[in-house]
Amino acid sequence: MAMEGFKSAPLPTIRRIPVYLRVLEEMQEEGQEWASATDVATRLDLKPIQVRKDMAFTGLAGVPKRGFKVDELISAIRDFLGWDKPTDAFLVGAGALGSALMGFAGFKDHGLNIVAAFDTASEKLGTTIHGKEILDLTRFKELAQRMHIEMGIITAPAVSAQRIADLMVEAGIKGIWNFSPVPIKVPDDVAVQREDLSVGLAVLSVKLSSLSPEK
Amino acid sequence: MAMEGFKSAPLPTIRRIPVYLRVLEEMQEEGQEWASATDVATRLDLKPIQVRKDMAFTGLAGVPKRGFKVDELISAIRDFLGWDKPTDAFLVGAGALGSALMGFAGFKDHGLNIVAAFDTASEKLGTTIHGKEILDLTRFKELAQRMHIEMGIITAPAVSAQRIADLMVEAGIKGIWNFSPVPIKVPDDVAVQREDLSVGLAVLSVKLSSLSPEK
DNA sequence: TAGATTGTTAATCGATTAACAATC
DNA sequence: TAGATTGTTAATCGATTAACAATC
Repeated sequence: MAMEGFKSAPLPTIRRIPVYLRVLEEMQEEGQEWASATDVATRLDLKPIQVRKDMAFTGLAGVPKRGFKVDELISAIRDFLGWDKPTDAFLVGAGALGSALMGFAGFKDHGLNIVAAFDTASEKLGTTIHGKEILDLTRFKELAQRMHIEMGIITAPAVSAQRIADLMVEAGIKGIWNFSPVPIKVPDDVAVQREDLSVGLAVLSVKLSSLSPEK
Repeated sequence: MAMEGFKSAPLPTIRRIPVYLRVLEEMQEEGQEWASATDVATRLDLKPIQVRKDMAFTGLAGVPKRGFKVDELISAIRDFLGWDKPTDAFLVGAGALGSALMGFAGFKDHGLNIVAAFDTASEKLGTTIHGKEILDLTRFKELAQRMHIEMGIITAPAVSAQRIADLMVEAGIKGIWNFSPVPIKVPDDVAVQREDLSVGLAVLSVKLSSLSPEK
């Protein structure tokens, strides 16, 4: 039935939506029943029209003069993001960053379940981080296929990132969260999200130098 | 002398430039003397015109038919980003993520020098991470002012993020790299860069669910 | 009811892409 | 020289913002 009119949300919208979710959860804790786009916008220093347009992508209809029921909007956003159903992930690279990610309690609320970590350093193998075992990378493919793992997280050094990405693709993984600083190449049917710290640092550096005109 | 024509680079350009830098350093290691926008674009699957436009913001003039001297372009980019001169930073929140950041060797090449970490947990105080001392948060302001620290890094839990940001502003810090999941409010003359993992995860989640139409 | 907020259509703004003359 | 690449001006595209009728 006429799907051709459907337009997926623009990237900037998708990036703002988890921020709205956080604000709404805050309002929920405060015991608020209703939230308007204006309320959310005020808390985030955004324009109401932008929040309103963004929220339309969740598919939830608001009520004129009142806004949205907080509970319903939270559910609609979680559904929109796919955070309502759990996704199992394998992490590769059990270094400091990998360990930190494995310890994030917040991922559970985002449907992300890091099942195990993989590494090549023999002294790490068999030990656990936050209750999850560190396994030999050679077992990755077999286990990922058997457990139907959908998501892979790369927290390994730059030099091995592409090799690990290839392994993940081979193992049938459909989404890669890449914390290594190099862009990886994957087939079109695999989604990649780069999380390159140097990008954020670059933005901050430029902002900083434009604030304090050079001496 | 007519500065009014100067236009600062758009945010998407700033975000791509550190990626170009990495590619150029790769080419430098390979011993290449010249790099054209086309060369860089090819390695990153981007359009040459976009790379060319972006590079114009570094202020370096290219040579028709040959491109840019790799060494000069690297210098121009590092200068553009302010990565050629070191910036001292204080980090607050010596947990797993804070420790991971303190261990990143790569920050040195980006002009970032994390001088010390601060926390409130008494058992951590006095210990060191990667050779840097963990100090009591009560000493933050005094030390930041005395050492003229420009940048602050927040790797503390959401609940304390705003309080820490306020402290940083009070201590004269001009740029805040915020790894906590809450947006913080600061005066206009302070730059903030948010590094919220849930944003990246949201983008990946949506990509993933649009790739694999729901069962 | 009156007024605030929704959903939608139109206008604006800014970034990307195209076109092309200049040039080593 | 011929041809590839630069720098720049113009066209296109997409996101943001404005305007406004519908509505509880």
